[in-house]
Amino acid sequence: MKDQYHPAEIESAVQELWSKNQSFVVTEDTSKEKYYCLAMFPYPSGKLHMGHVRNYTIADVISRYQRMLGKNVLQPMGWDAFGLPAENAAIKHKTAPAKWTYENIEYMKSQLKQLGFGYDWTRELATCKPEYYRWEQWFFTRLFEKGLVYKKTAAVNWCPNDQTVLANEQVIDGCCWRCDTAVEKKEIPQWFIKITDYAEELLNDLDKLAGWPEQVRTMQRNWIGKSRGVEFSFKLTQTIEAIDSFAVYTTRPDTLMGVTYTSLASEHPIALALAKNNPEIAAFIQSCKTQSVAEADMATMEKRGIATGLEAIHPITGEKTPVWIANYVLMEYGTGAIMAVPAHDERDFEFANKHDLAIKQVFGQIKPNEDSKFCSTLWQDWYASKAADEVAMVNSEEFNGLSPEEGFDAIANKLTELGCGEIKTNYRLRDWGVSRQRYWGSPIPMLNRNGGEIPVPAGRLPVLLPEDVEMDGVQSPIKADPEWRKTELNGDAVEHETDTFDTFMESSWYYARYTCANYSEGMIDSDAANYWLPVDQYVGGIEHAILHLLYARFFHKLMRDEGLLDSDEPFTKLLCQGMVLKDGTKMSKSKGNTVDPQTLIEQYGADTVRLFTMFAAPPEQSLEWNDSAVDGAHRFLRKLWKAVHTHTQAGSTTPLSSGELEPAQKDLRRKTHETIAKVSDDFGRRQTFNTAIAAIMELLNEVGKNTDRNTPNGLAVEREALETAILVLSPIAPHICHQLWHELGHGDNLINTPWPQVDESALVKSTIQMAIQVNGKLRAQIDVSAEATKDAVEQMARGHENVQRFTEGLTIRKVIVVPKKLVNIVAN
RNA sequence: GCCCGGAUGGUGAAAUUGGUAGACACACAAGACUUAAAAUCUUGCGACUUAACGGUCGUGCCGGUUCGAUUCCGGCUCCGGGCACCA
Repeated sequence: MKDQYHPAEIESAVQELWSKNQSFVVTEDTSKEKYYCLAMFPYPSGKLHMGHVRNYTIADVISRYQRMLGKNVLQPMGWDAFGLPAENAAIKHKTAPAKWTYENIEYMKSQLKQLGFGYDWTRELATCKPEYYRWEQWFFTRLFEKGLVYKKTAAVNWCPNDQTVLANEQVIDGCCWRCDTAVEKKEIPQWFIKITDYAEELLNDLDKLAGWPEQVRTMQRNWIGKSRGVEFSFKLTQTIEAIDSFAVYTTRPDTLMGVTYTSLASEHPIALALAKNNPEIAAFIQSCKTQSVAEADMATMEKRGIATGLEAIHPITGEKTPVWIANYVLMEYGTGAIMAVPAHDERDFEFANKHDLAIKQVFGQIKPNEDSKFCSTLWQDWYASKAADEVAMVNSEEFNGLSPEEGFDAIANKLTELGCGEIKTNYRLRDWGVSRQRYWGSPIPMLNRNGGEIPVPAGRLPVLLPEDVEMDGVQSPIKADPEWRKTELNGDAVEHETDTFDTFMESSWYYARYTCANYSEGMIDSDAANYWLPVDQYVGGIEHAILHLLYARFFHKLMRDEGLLDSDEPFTKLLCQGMVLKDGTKMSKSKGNTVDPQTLIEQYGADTVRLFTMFAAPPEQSLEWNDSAVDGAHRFLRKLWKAVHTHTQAGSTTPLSSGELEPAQKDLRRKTHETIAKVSDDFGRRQTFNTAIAAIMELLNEVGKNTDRNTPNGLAVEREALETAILVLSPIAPHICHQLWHELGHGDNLINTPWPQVDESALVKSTIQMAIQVNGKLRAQIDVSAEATKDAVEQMARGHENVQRFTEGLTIRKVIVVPKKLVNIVAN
């Protein structure tokens, strides 16, 4: 054995061995329990960043641990290869997106191999390859045939100067990132998939996902946003283009008596009709268009409105209330019109004050006192409390005195009786718009014949995206080329759709394709999919908590309903790793603050990089990058190497005879088995790899203190400690552990060695240290026998000199004894 | 603006079910070894106070529950993620 640790030699040799033996290639072996561990696949942006290293190390540690538990572990890897950055890079480097992407994949794949991740590379896929996206196209045509796909107009960011659609990311402060022109909203026809048909199931099945973080389930629940409310209509005092009423949706019908005006979205049909003969309204609607379509921008912009001059009749009081058009009313949610209750809604209150509209309080405290006169801040408190014994309806005629809940039902019933409304369940979730006006994506497999939409017949799929193109920086090459779209169907001239799919389409089913990546007969080989799915452990960034994970859950249900697979949910357990931050913000290429792991790998080796990344913080926490601490991780591996070297120099070992151990030998053995228990729990249940590493460090520190290598048992106990350290560290630092395991005479098969078992008898302690508190403050520590009774412990504590000192002159009121932990003496 | 998180020494963090705050490391300081440096080893390392033993304070801020709160509850501040066309 070499006396120095040389990571570079070890790592390349071990990686070569794994590759030669195809150590991580797996098949559907029904004799073993399966375990499918998946990390979110990377976008091939150029090179790996620390977020990737963190993500893939976590998944690799879990995979290797599960394999040592005896499972048939699938860990695949591939490329989320379509997307906007490829187009920008292609323009910048005067190349084609395909070429740039394939080169990045090649380089990043070599980096993943250098890091020693145990992937089954025979299942590698790239979403930009026709053999992948053809099945997505086929699936879309199936959804079309089932009525789950439709076309409608929807708003996009439009640069009037470049005459092109911009992504939200390409809109900077309301202006085009290329030419700084003010961006406008433009309505264009786009394809949608009816995710709202699955809203209820997507919501209910969140309850089944016990292996998901509660925060992610909460975010998805709120995103789906199921609400119970009332949809009802207001009659206009006059008709406009044959429209004599409009509907609104509210979750708070109990405030209906406080309505003093209504607001329409700027795209509402009444608004559009009025604009034809009213230049001021037309100008206002036009001004609403010069803003981004992003919701965050909508919510933070200045709230503006214009009176229409129309009046709507309150359905219960018959009062005439003014109708406004407001820029903050969303056409996509509810009916595109709202009732306004300025006394009990903050936004309405602000709007009413600005435009001098009436404010009518309809809730009050049940026992108002001097200080609780109606004012602009107190109404919020009263109303928010919503408790039946605190607030009640006022100024509401027949409804006076009702609680909010009673008011909801009473007014909903009244509207139903009047025939102008009904209770309705609404979702915040909107249908999934999958059309993108960009080039580098899967073409949408639809044909247009004189305005009629026809899916591309299955036998003609895939609709190929040409890869050898030149980017002009503005227009998609397949849109710019008048010939590309031309084709025929049954002798008729038809045109291909030139929009491409949202890249979330590809990432919504890749996990299923990995189970049968080379299957050419269809989208999914059901036998393989049903063996491997659902994914047992999914690992990825918290930034995907809503969109990607919701779309993937939706696709899974769509594939189930197509008969492709059996399960209801794709991911049993989910681990959301925190961001890798640098200078307090997300590390990303666009911010230019990435740390390249390559130099660290070259300087220290993959094992050090993996170890450090896992040691720096628990996986779910965000991690502020600071590479000065990498040294410490490397130092630990050198210490481990040296400890094994020292051990092997001390001569050959004989099996342990555990009956006759010295106290120090017993202590080291206890530490060994405590470490197995701790690391097993940290890897399996807690998924806190940082504390597992700390425990292994503690074990090695104990070995470092050992000088007892002259007796057979002394050497045997040390060997057991070192072998344990190597085994339990191996998922994190697999190369050095492979080599050290080999040096200890175990051959080259560490990855298939069973996980070590805890010997309960080694854990037994004869004495336990307990803390003694007086009034909750630590005053002494005592060693007590493990068998000591509560009373005996209390007597020892009371008799301790420090307790006597701190209770002098006081009366002991109470003594709390927490077995094996502490005694608290309460005195005053 | 809305939804979801986070905040503990000089730094990364630990404390798993309300029970000894700071495990394990990094950095730093002192010492040993060395011609010297690196490496390695030993010791110290929350603040204030004390000659020392010790004492007091201390987990973003304000308040509450409890014998006991980093942990639970109410109210804030600041930071991060997401907001449907970045992935």
